Amino acid sequence: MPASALRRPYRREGEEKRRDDLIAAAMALVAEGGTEAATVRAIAARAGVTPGLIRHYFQSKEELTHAAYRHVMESMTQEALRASESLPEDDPVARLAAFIAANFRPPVMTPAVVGVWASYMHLGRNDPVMHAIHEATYLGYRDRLQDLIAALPRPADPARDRRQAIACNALIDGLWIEGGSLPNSFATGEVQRIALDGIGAMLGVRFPASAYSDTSDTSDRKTAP
Amino acid sequence: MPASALRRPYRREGEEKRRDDLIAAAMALVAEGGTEAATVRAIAARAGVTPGLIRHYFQSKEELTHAAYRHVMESMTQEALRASESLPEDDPVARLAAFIAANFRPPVMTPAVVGVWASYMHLGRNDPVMHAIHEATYLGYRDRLQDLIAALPRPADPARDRRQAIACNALIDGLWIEGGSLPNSFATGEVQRIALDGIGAMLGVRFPASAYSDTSDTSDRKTAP
DNA sequence: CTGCGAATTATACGATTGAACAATAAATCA
DNA sequence: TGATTTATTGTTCAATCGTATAATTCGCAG
Repeated sequence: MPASALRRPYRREGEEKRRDDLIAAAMALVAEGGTEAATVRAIAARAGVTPGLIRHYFQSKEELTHAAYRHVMESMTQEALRASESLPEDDPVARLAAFIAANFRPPVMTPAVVGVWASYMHLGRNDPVMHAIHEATYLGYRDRLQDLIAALPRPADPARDRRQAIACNALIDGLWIEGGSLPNSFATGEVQRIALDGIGAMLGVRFPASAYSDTSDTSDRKTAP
Repeated sequence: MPASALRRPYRREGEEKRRDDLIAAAMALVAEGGTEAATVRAIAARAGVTPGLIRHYFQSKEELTHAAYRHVMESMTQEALRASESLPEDDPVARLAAFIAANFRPPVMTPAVVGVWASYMHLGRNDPVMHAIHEATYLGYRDRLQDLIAALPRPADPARDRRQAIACNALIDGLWIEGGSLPNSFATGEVQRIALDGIGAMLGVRFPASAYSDTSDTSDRKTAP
């Protein structure tokens, strides 16, 4: 046969960019159609490459999945942390409020992100690596929350702080899941208000009114090129 | 060829029993290995039949999945409701406490049940029927919880009750998820205690000590044959 | 400008999936 | 008992999955 003659032209890219592109493509597909939509072929098409390339950068599809899951979970914790650290260190109540509120607006609470979380979570039941990532990111988030709680102006009591951190974390998780998966069942800002009221009651703290109206979204920040 | 000669012997069963068996088999497989383990062939093998029979009772595998999901969700609400209704109607605090506590012991809070929930939940993102089941069972559970909250001895305030029901439901969900998926991260009874303390603080109610020690498990109740 | 290594494409393979369908045996009823 | 219904089996099919691998082409060193 006279040979196919046509072969898709391509550009060589740095390893880091290709890995990031593939992770982003996998996340986008999972957000849209769940884990079963993130096939090797679909990921490659979304990233603008051919399926074979995935195995050039990841030993298996499983490895790419692990990288994507880790990325999703860590970026949520970092987003909340960044919000809290934007406030003065000598106002622990405001810092805690900012940390909480950040979980209930984009880019953290969106149907897409909640969908990705739910899709990946069920993989943790059989895949030990996924389970370890879940455990590490969960405990990491909770430890940050416990630090903020421990910084409140009141007598120290580590055991109480631990229990309260678990409770606050659970309340945030539950509200985040339902607010993200049933967005039409709640008014704008309602979930955020319920979270602040509930945590305020559990901790015996009254958050300032400014914490309730904060709807700033930092998701369009550009990172240095 | 001289014909296979051997054909597996079988018994005819009632439609109801066969449907229940297939649903139970699907749930067991999902609990063990996630949705991807619940293939038509595996479900049939677990139920003791051959794959073709599934399509005799369910128009598609999807229909069987819907039935199984609905069953899991509704049975959890009913288990909590049964616990609350076992107490006198004139003690709304105790009834609420029993409802809450029931969520944090078997048969509701087990790694298997949480795994089934997580596995099925991610299907709701693309499947409208699964989403509708999620929404209906979530709102149904929350309404029961709101009824118990509204029955507390205090001035009526439906808007407040709604917000508190959402918060309490979220706290229960979050604790149930983490307690079921990371059982080794919590001491026995710790999650239940944290839930009662947290909800008590949010509602301004003090639950009796008896609510904390209740670890009765009604899962081995036999239903009438 | 030329050759070489590596990034990328293209194709193929074996396994598994949900579904479809004809064959058969168990139960029912006359 | 004998005929009939239908619950159940066994097999096949097309589609799709992750993976493997050979064939190419890009980009850089000399």
